[in-house]
Amino acid sequence: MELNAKYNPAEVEDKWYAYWLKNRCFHSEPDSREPYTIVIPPPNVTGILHMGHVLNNTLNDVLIRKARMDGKNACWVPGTDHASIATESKVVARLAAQGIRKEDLTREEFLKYAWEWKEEHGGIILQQLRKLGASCDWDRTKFTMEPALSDAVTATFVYFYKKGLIYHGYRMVNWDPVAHTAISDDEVIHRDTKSHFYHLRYFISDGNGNPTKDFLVIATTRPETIMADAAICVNPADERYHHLRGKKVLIPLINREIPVIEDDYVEMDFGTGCLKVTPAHDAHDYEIGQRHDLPILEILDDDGRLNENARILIGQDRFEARKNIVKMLEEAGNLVKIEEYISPVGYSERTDAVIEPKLSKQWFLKLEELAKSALEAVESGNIKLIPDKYRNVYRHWMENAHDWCISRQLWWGQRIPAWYLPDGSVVVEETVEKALKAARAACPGITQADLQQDEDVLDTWFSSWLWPISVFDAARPGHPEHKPNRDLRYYYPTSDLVTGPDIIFFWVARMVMAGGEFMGDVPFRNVYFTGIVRDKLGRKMSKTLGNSPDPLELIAKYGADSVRLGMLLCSSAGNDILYDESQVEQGRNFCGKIWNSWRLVNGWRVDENGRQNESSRVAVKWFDNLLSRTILQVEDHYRKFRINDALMAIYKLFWDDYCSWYLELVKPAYGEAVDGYTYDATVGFFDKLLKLIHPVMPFITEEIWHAMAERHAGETIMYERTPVAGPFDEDFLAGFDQARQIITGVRGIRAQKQIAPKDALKLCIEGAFSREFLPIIGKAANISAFTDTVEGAAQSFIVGTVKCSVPLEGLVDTGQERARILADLEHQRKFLAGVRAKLSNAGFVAHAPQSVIDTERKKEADALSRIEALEASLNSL
RNA sequence: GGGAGAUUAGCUCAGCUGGUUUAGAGCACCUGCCUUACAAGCAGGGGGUCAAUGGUUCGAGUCCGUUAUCUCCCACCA
Repeated sequence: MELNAKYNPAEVEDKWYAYWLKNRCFHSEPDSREPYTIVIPPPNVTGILHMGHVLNNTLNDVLIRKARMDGKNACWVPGTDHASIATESKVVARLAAQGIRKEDLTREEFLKYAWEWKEEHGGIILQQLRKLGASCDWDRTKFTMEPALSDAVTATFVYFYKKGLIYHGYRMVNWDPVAHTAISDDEVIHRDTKSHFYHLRYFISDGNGNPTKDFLVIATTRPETIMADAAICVNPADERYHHLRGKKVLIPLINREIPVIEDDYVEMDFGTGCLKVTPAHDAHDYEIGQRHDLPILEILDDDGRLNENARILIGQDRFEARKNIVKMLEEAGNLVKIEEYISPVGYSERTDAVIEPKLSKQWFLKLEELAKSALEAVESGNIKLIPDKYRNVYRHWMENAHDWCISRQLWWGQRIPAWYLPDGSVVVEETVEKALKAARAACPGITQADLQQDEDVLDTWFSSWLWPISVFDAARPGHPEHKPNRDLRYYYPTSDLVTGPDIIFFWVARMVMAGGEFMGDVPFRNVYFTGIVRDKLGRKMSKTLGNSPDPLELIAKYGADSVRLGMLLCSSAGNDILYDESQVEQGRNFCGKIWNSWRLVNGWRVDENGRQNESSRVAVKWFDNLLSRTILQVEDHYRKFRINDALMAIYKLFWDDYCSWYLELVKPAYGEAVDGYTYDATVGFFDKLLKLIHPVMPFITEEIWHAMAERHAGETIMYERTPVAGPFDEDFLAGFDQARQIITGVRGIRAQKQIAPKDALKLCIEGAFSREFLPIIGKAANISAFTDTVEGAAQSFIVGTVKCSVPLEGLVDTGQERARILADLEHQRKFLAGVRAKLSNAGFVAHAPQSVIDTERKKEADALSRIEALEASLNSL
């Protein structure tokens, strides 16, 4: 773009993304280089980009671009997840809007609509990722429900079934009455919810189904389920109720007789000590029912409405029925009192419906064995979790992993490969043909028409847990005997996984299990957990609150580079991100700064034969040293996944050090030219800075990098190498810092006290400890009237005669200085004593790692030389 | 109910094996500047008894105990 004063991201971003695509810059094939691999946490196929995606994918992209510039064969595999519940409910809603009910469709018809929806909306999010600059290898785009990956899921099911880890059984499951499906324990979110504790009076039966005057009181939060009661249960030790042993009570309103039973489960001091047992609609009650052989009566249908078994309030929704039955109970004289009560209620993660415990036949995968090896992978350090604190969370879950309910009463997903025979037995095979063959072995003469496939599909996570394997070689999952193809051999295990901690169990842990089972190796080496993006007030971003900005609008307004930088600025690993637009503004400002610094350097007139002045020489030397030191720091930050620290180090290097100090020091005076040597150094620094910041800001760096020199077709900064650190002189840098402090101090004095420039200069000279920095001080302190004479002043200073009208004496308060030095000296001596005590401690020397001991030795040496120096300056005072 | 983590400037957070930074950064704030790259900027400045309390140590923001507050995870007391 033109060298206008304002940088316009819109002008360059689409251009460069198209350029990268055209030149297949993101594509990777196995070769002799070391691979660096990331598989994308696949977003829902029907999803649209939100701030969480921006954070996650920005981090992924920074890592992959960094690895690419480090010379690795970087491969980022993109794709989408079919998200069975989420997608199916969207399709159902869309059909409903057209007046079509799912129940009126056949499975095939419904799936046709679903696939249409997928073709229309699927992949929108992938297009949006391009706007963000994501450098995914789009040739490798995968979808969890594409044929090969679906086959992998089916094969996996068969594999675990035959291994005896999958079973089919009646269990109390979490029923989502809105989505009409069972969901796993992990998909239930418990929230404390305000409800009521209803105390109800149950009259004792006289034995013939008639109430006596005697009664007991139970407390319940769910009065609408009393019709399904199978017993009243008390603790056997509860003497208050011993007189009721063997008695029966009558369920209010319907007068059905139920026994009073005793079980240790009941807490005597909770509620009234009487528990109504409703085996069909409560998981605990179910267990009690099993122990006491109680009948199970279901009174709720799949929608959560009361059915004929309830005898009253038939057809009413459970919450409506609750209101109504309370009224009826009150009128009938069964309601004793109502208490306000807060209890944890389970909600569906997807539909937010209140979960209904429901007894049904589902498929389960035993996790105990798998969890053990997955735990080992993390405990042994084969997988590192960042931050480390998630190890505890992970361990806790792995040690308490319940069997995983993997069937879902949905149509959108991989259908369970189980076929029922007329006699009720089941065969599990990858295809109907194989199933038929297997069935015939048992009952010859059976035909395909006799086989009835299970209606359910598999949990989405049952496909995503294969993702790091199946994106490379879908034939492997379920078939450990299958020889892995070239991609899988080369790219697996992947390098890093970046994801949110909310899916550590859903996804991360299960990928580790699948990896161990089918690959005998971990699926990734490092897992970096991002925080959750919240708004400025700490609230979760949500559609209903309307506090979630549209990332695409942000990108349109500020540019992708700014959005990326803004996001990273506020994201330390594992901490929640408080997003605020001002951070993106900061990103935009930084873009402007980079752009303008390029305009400055680009606009200089160069005199190739010009003599380099002293301040430029020192400035170049300084920045060269500083650059090397910073590169090392940045590398260290990247190694520790401290991405925002790495970014901040580069940001400060670029803005504070390069722009505010370096460029000001070497900037030629108005109308003058810069000497060739300084110019080359300046442009060289700029080039390295661009490369350092490229992983975070891909677009502006590509634009400027192309403007800096003639580039070949297809050439890109993406494939340039990360700048490497050269040697640097720590003392020199420290000296410069001190000089810089002096300058800042002088500026402060001048700003506040308005002292004469020459006096300011004198202060500079007084403070300067090394003649090398005098020219720098003269220039940077902006004492323009004296700039020309600085070198002369420096000379004079060196020989001890300073050409200043004010005598130097009196500028330093010797008494104060002496006190300061003495205090410092005492401190140093104590410090030294401490260090020596540590070093002479036999236990410390024997057990401390060598690096720690070395550090202590260095401390000792430093303290010694420091003491020496202090003593010397004390003597000279 | 169990577990984990947090508490440092107005806000968000660093502070990695106890010391050397006189506790730092970014943003925000205040003052002065439209100075010939940049007002989306420049220069300067103020602001913290490191939650409270006890202990270990020559030395504690850092380690240990207690208290308070908060966050997250797990958990079906009806």
